[in-house]
Amino acid sequence: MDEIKIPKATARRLPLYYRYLIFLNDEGKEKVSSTELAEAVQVDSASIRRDFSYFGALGKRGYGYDVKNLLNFFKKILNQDTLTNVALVGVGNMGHALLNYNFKRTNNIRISAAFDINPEITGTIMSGVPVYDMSEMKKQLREQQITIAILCVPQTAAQKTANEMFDAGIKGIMNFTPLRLSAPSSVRVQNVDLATELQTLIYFLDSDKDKNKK
Amino acid sequence: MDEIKIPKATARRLPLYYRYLIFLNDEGKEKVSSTELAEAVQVDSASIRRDFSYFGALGKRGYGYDVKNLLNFFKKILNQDTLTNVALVGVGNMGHALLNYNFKRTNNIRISAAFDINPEITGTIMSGVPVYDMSEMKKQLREQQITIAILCVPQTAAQKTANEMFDAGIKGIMNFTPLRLSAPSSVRVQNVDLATELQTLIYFLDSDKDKNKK
DNA sequence: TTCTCCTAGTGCTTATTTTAACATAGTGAA
DNA sequence: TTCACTATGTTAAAATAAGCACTAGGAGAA
Repeated sequence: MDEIKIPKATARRLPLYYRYLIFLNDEGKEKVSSTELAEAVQVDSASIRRDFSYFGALGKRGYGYDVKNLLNFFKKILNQDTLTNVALVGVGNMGHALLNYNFKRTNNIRISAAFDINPEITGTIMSGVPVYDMSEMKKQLREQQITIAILCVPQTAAQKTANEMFDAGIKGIMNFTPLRLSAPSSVRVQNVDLATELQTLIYFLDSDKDKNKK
Repeated sequence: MDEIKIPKATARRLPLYYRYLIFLNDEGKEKVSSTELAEAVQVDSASIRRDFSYFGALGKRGYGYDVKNLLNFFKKILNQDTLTNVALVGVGNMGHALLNYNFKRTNNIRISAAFDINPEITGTIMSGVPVYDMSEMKKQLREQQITIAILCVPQTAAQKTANEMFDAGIKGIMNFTPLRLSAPSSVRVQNVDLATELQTLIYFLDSDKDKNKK
């Protein structure tokens, strides 16, 4: 294995770079400097150069980075050359919003199956995505070989549902429930905790305010 | 100013602790140890003790932390003793989902005004929240003294809308658009970038896979 | 072709965060 | 009251991340 280990912080920024490169390419821009990128994605230019350097010498000194080259490079790195199918588990308010969220546009991701227990929507197609009853989840996930899922069920059902998902071979979960799932070590869980983030924002604002008061 | 500076990483975990303390309190638990907490919120127990220690000695050696005490303490720290009103700007799919997202349940946060340009919904009340036309935003935000907003407009309108918000006195934005807003330094922007997070998850999964292959 | 300028790549420094380890103080039982 | 335990608070160390500042090397003009 000759791959260099990419720091987590870097990995988290890659999609950001990728998205902006798509934009630049669409605009017809041919080259871009780390400084320009820095401004757009709001990451220090040195950090950007460092991030890129983990993958080798991608740019040209005195010139910058070739947009098309870089774009294609990251496309491969980020597995954007193949469509990734993900499942949506729980089609409530948030789930519904995500069904309409166009992941495919800039990211090559598609929600290809949804699951819920509500008989009013199971069996239907919502926003182009078939909604199955939860009882079919394991079967469908396996058949469609889906390994990534977005979890949007109520907190009370979260762990139980997650367990079924692990059983069905799910390897990555984007968890919208406030519960910290217990999961096998082979499974990655990415928590999206909106209430917490809003709370944190409020906390920072209040501490900013205190600072000014003193 | 005798306050100690709280590290950002700590601040981001506070709402997590708070939420779990509410749960423990509801369960009737009287004490909790850092180890127990660690398991529930999936943060190393030493980190938890360290986090707490920034606020002084909150626990008792050989005993743990008193749930009620700790809960009340964090309630104040996190400004949970007063209701925080926030605005929702852009009532599309995501905005609509957030209107129904119960921030108030565990966090003392309420969306008290929403704004959109769609004449079909402006002037109505959705999920208990009045929806105003965008042209009234500045006026309403000022009158209602709202300083925090959730931005859910299309990317193309994001910066322009944000500028109006700054103008209206907004100090914190939870930004659901993929655009990195340029904002005055006095304003905090918290980016919630779902496509990026999903992308990152996929990247990590693929690199996990590579690891096993070798 | 030459020379100036620009910007990538990188060694090193600093800041931040996490983790380990332990002395200590207080608990709770006898 | 004593004593064994338990879990905090904290010191020190390690790991991770960010950023400065310089070198080198190609770009592009003259």
